[in-house]
Amino acid sequence: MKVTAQEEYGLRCILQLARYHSRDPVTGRQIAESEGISLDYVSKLLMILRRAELVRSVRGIRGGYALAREPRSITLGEVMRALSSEDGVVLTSPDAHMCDHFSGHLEACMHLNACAIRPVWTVVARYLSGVLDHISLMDLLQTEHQVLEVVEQVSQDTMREQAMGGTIQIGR
Amino acid sequence: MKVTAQEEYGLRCILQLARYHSRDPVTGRQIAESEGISLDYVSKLLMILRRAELVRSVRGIRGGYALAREPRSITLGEVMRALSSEDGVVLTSPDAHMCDHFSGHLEACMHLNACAIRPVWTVVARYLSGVLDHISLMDLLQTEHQVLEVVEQVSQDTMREQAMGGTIQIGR
DNA sequence: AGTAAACCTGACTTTTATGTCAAGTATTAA
DNA sequence: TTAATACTTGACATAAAAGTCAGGTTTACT
Repeated sequence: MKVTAQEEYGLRCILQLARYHSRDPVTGRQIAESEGISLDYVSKLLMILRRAELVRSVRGIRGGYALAREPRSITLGEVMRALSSEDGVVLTSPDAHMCDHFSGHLEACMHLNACAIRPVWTVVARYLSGVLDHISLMDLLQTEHQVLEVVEQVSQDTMREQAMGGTIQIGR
Repeated sequence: MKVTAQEEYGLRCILQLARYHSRDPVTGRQIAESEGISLDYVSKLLMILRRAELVRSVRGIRGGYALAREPRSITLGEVMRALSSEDGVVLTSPDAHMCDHFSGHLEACMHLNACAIRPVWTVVARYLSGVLDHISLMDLLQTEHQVLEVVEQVSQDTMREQAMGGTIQIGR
């Protein structure tokens, strides 16, 4: 249960775009150099994000990549979901249960075991979605300390919201 | 960012042992049949758990596998960590940062980007550890509904604890 | 038009995770 | 002691993820 390479590097790439938003498009080469990964890999990752309509690209000389929307309106949750190959067991919506993914050779998780595990991931996934969907790319453009404060705030708001079982307007 | 097959199936195997704890050791064959996976795979998974000293094995004709400790004293966190191949970026302690794992071809995460992401996983990992370390195998031997209640309770206690920055005795 | 910069794309290679196989060792019971 | 059961182990085969390559298309500038 860990963050995949695609998620990590893809997130870094789109963060570069967020950083230089409202200027000229950023070239793949620039991103590759500042992140220390190959241009080809950057292309692949940004293609995934482009198909998810989070990034737009401009071809030709003077071209490059840019965010499709404002950094404030793109959430970390959206980005992570776009970069996750399949519907993850943890990352996605609480409706997607792991029983759908890992059923062994049996028909379904009829035995109690699998169903005992399910609620654990249900709660964890709900928390994760709650947190990641309330952190925008803009939030991540600050110092490490400031980001930490935002995330902790969001984390607590998320828990409070879920404890009450309702939808609360998160203010910060 | 999802639960791996090894984590999922390994957890199921050890849960079978928890279910039949204080009886005769459970054979690999029994587990394989009830979980719908091959005996060889069960052997491999239980070997991992045995080396982590969570499971003990008895060889010979009346042999099988059993928990090394009481179901109450083995936490989900321990099990997941044992089944995670490496030190995961999310699952492990908050000290392990993803910068150690994904640094591209650069020396370290000198650029602001990576360090902007770090606190997100720090908070998530802290939450996850808090939750998983307070759920025992015994907790998972109940009905789905009961497990859900336990997990939600633990989740909220964990958040409260972390919001206060201290260590609270979790009571239930 | 020509050229250079830059994105596009699918196929390919490499690495890692998954799962299987086979040969072995230990234990019990007849 | 022999046979049957069951765990042990490392090597192997397969599948998925990660990352690279090569050839293509688009655009701006001269």
